[in-house]
Amino acid sequence: MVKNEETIYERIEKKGIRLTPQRKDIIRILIENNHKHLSASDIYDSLKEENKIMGLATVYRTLDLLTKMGMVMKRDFDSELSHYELVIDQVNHHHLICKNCGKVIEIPDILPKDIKNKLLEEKGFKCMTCSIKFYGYCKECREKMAKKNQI
Amino acid sequence: MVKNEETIYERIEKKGIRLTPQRKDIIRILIENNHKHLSASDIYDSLKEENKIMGLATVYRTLDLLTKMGMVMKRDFDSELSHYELVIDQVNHHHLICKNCGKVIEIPDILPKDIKNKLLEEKGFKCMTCSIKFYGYCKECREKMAKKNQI
DNA sequence: GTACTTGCAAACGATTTGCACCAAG
DNA sequence: CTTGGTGCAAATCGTTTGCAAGTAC
Repeated sequence: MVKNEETIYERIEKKGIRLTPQRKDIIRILIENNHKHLSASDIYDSLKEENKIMGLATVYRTLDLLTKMGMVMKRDFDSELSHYELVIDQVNHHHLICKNCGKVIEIPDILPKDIKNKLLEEKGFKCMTCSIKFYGYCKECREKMAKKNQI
Repeated sequence: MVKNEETIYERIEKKGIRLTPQRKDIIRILIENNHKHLSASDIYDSLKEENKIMGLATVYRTLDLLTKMGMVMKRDFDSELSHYELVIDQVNHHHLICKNCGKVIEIPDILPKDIKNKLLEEKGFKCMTCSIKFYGYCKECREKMAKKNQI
């Protein structure tokens, strides 16, 4: 965790970008919630609970900055707002999205390695990253539904 | 094409939903642009060019209706607005998205069949549909970039 | 005729932006 | 000091909604 923070700080400083307390706080919240998917206002609210009030615009600007630096990934699930997650030291992974309760579950990368090569050979497309979303029903919802005789 | 339209009309009528000229026009545009990904205002503009002015709200309401009926799929690529495509008579497919020019290329489904079964066994997650987005660089952009010595 | 649809304009809500002030380096 | 960052409020823009008028059935 501390390691992560230092890595991120170094990468920011290396680019000559200022390390303000707001940015540190946002990065800390992201690290504390690693493997969750926070929206800008989730982060804003978390900080407000710690009495660290800052402008929502600052949260957006910082997330934007980190995304452009490749340290944060913006995810669009089905909700109206975007969610963000750290990608530092993270292996690529995908998401199961429950169509009933909206829960998002992470799963490890399961894509055969040769697929990317095939894309390059057959389509001339050089794939850098890839995102898979599986839409369906999670265990809990399926059990609830089974009881109610739905689906 | 006509076959498609009839199928869609039948399915709409079967549900007791009214077949208005606006809805027919929107469905026609979707069919004519099968395998493209249109935004609500793309459809609105196409119809305006034919002098078929309708409210943009009607386009959104119709797309919403068709999506809920499972005949249209809403896709969120990286742009700010949503894109829609017909799914009637369509095999599942995925998308290559060029990070440089924004072009979206369709590719056939390439996911091994056993992956869904694994998800069910291991996570209890029943997958209904799945969407894969490959982000990278298309042939044309890579050639342009090679000339400019980028990447 | 009646319930569902439309068009319009207003409302909404997430995100962005302009600008005066402030602080990191 | 100087440049870039913040906070605030206003602007933006895709999408949704309320409502009166219209129309498919």
